[in-house]
Amino acid sequence: MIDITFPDGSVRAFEKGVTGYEIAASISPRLAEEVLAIAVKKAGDTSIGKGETRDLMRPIEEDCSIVLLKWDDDEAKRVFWHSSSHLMAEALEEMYPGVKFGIGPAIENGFYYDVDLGGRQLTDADFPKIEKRMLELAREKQPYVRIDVSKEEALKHFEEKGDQYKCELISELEDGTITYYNNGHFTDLCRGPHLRSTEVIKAVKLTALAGAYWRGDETRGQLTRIYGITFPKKSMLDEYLVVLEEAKKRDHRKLGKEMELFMFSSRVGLGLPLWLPRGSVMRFELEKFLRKKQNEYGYLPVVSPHIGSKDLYVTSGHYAKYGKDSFQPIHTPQEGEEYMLKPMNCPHHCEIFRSSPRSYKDLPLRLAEFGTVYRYEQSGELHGLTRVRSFTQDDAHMFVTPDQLKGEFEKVIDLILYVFRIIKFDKYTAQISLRDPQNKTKYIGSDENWEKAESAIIEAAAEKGLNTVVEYGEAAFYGPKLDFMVKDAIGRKWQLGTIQVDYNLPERFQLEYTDSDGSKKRPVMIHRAPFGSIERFTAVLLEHTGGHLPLWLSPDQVKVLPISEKYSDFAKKVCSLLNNSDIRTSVDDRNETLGKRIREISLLRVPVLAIVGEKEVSEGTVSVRKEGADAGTMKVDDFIAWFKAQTAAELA
RNA sequence: GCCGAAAUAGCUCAGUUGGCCAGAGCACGUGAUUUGUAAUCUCGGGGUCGUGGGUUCGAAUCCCUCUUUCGGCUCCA
Repeated sequence: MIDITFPDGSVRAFEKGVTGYEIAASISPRLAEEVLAIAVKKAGDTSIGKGETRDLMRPIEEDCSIVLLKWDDDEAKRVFWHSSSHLMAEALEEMYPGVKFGIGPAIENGFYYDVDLGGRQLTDADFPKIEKRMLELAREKQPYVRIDVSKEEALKHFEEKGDQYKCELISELEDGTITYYNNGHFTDLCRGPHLRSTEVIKAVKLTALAGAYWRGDETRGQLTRIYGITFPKKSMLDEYLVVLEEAKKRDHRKLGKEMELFMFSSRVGLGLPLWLPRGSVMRFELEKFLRKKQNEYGYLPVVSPHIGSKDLYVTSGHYAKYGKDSFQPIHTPQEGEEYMLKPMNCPHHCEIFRSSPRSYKDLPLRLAEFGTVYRYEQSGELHGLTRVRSFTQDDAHMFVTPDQLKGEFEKVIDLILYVFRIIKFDKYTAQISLRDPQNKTKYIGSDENWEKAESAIIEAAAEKGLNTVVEYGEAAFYGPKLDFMVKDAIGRKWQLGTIQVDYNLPERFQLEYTDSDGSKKRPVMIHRAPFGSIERFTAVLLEHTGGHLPLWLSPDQVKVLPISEKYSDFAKKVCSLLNNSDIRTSVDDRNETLGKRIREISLLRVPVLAIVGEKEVSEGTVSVRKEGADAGTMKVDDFIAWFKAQTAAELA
């Protein structure tokens, strides 16, 4: 017998070799039906988390604590979707004989499988028949069976099958750790875990078709990636599709058009956004907001040109790293003279640092600039305002003594958290982006400096109590970063705020300050941008708010609506009073019904409407409507005070 | 850049298997109406169907080129 500890702390004895499924069945038949996988943690294991996720049918041989995982557990969803990818593979192998398989993992929403169809072309018109076949196979209640195999045997099997992708994967595995999973006629190299049987898969939707490089390597061939999602209930699929539709309505590209914030023109050029008047107002408010806070933190404003001599970027090392993939140098009538569009602001700020002798008393020196930069992103990478070729960084560079590094870094964390709090970005991930230890050649600078920089970031993040994840290989080429990642409407992750520690540029630009003992020292640099870029920040902000921006950011804050032309003069008077109080206000006295004007203005996401008719004119009041709800009737002065209080509360 | 899909009026979209002057709603202009909290009515203008080529008696519709957009991959200083 073995002791099984349940999540509530209770302990029950079971036969050695009992399965998760049997344990669930011993509790209730309904539970047995709903449970999808089991998390097992050996007795004495004190690690955090639920433990190792395993197949429900895999015998348990020793004392342990368990969690029965149901659909609501993320681990169970992963198992469900991973098993679904095997189900899809089974259908594909049957329908397209000779198909070869790459990898087929679960992802955040569903799964995919990378397949080599050997020259055959699949289109989304083929999806319904694949979905149909998957459901038929699911209804056969095929068990997922785990089998241990030797490396030799596995290699032989897939060589005979002619699947070079699986052979490559197997060759990298250690003998004795290799397992197959079978479902129906399909056998896959897989470490699992999987569902008990295909029968729980009740709804299937293939969602997309894409090319994907084998093992993510651009130099290798491309496989066809088929994306799908499955559910244990048909109604859940329907709900998912509705949620997805709703999310698409919050797409910033759509909102940007509807709210008249920004546009693109193929005649202006790819990835070059044009900010419309309303968008520009919003953008300037964002800048104003950050400038004010940065003043409090002791930042000094600077401005640098949009082009810089090629030598500048050769010195910084950016030219060697990105020169070929950038907008190419601009030539002048002067032979040999070359300029580049500014792809980043740091080299300019380094030159400003160098402009005069610096003392340790001058540090930290914080140079801030809303600097517009130009990067030649690959055409397929461009995406609305989140990935563009011309964007404005809310950039600043701090030049600090080594002793000041951690403290200054922490201040930047404070600033970024302040920005995120005001904007109400509460679901961010703080990501520590480090060097790829396997491939150090991608980076410049000494190991010693890298280690110093990396530990400074890790320590500062820990001291600020940030909940962080570490990603290797995500560092910039000159230094590690702390990145603040936020998701868009459909769950894509974008880097917004970033803080980077850099020992390299000070070296390359030979930056120096005089220390208290009179010796020359090299400062350390911090690069940072709380928004990341104004463009991307705006995009994510729009998707988070569905366009319902806070009052202080709304391009039009108040629209005054006279009920009929008779009250236009009063409306104009109210409007000018509001404008005199710095409330962005205009009048809509078009010859349209009140209802129609309210509708149109609401669609533009104007947050506050002030409606005036006979009663208001005689009493000197306005009838206020905020975000579609009645906010009462107030004297004009009271309304101004009310409005100011609202915006002050948003910024507190 | 690569894989796949798409492109019809300013916007959102119809347009069956290729067949008379290519349609709707909104927007825009006009006239009426003077409106009390999310769409008042009238009339009107507007598209050589992304581009260039091809097949055909005939192309928005079929084929190819290019451009742009969308979903991924790769990349992201």
